[in-house]
Amino acid sequence: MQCSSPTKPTGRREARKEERRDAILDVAAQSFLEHGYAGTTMSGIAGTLGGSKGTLWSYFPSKELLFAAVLDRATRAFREEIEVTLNESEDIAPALRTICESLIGKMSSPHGVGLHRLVMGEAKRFPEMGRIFYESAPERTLKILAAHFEKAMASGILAPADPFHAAQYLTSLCTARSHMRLLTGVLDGLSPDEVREQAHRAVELFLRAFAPAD
Amino acid sequence: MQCSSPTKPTGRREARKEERRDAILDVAAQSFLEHGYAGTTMSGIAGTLGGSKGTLWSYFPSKELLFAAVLDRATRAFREEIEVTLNESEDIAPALRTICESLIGKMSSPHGVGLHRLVMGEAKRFPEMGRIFYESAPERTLKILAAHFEKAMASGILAPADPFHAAQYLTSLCTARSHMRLLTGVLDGLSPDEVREQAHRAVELFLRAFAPAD
DNA sequence: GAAAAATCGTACTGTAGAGTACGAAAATGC
DNA sequence: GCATTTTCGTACTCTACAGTACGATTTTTC
Repeated sequence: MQCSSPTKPTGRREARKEERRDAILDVAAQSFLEHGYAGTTMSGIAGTLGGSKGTLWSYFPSKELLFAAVLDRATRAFREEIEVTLNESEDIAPALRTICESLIGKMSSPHGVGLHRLVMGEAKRFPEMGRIFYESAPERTLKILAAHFEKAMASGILAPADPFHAAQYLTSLCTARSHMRLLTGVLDGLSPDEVREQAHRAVELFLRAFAPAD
Repeated sequence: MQCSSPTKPTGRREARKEERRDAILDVAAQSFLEHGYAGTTMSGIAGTLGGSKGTLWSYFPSKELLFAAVLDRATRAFREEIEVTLNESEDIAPALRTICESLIGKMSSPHGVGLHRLVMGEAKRFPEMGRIFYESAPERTLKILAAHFEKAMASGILAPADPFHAAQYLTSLCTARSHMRLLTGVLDGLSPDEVREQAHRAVELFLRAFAPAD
């Protein structure tokens, strides 16, 4: 009757298994984001871990399932942060700038670039994965923005329009300057100053394009 | 002395070789764009062609070289069309709409989507290729647009700004509504009406954002 | 029609990598 | 300490596919 945790009947082993699973996912994510699906080998992952192949397979019974797990965790990191409080004051510019900075920062990070390349490159082979990624990362951001835009449009701060489309235009303005070059490898990253400047400019153009008629 | 063509010493064989080379590139492009680099097999290409592997290797001595040739031809198709005459009349909207329609049409076509996925997915494995693609397709379009914008800004039709950046913003507005969903496989293509509508909207927003100050 | 070049068919080599098998060695629980 | 679970190390199977070899057949040239 001295069971310390009511949720987990056995204590130490379960914890170690979680740790181990996480360690595997860390190594796997690193490799998938760096080298793509085909360029990643299970043997390589096992080697980097220092463990044996049998152990790896006992956690993830196939490469595809490991890949799915990596993707799930990688997009979770994206979707768990965009919540920024847009209060309904008259001046939405600063709040939008903050959101855009965060967005540009994420998309231009090695992790963001690798994730985009991976998802797009494998969208044909793993159609489910493309949909899951879209819904859990970009669409979520767009919906949050759209909800705020809807209110801003109702109160006349922005010109009336489809708020979801407006969100698409804003995020697109954010990525306009660097996304293509980052994904093709022509650019290697952005400095914090560049991130700030591009966010500032995106918001400026957006507000001008969606300014309410006088 | 009855050599018909002065440029080609032997006539018939050379022509057939060109044809054959093109046929190989057709099949290979189809497969690379559809299944990606790793998903494409040389044996499969030879099989589809109906020819033998020896013949295939006599044209392209390795998979990588075949891939490079496919990429080169695929981007050529892109770069050989964007030249639209933007005359310097006061109203640039119709000309921009034409360009944007063409751009959106290309990027949303199966060919365009496949090419983007391919280049981005393999940018890490073939860094040269990413650069070549960027320079021969998107950058070329941007430069053409930028040249026109520079004049339009000088004559006061557009607000003064960095013309290259302006071109990036316009193309980004063009792709804002569909590019992400197309690349992730959530969307499967655009109807001509959608292409037209998105081009129209992109130009409208662009001109509002870059309208000269009164 | 004969020589030369290209193509075909097919069998082969070599390698890489996914997934399996299994006994030995730790770690964990009680 | 003893049983159980997990991990390790290593060797193995199987399959896919890039690239080679080569003699037989067709096509082109003159």
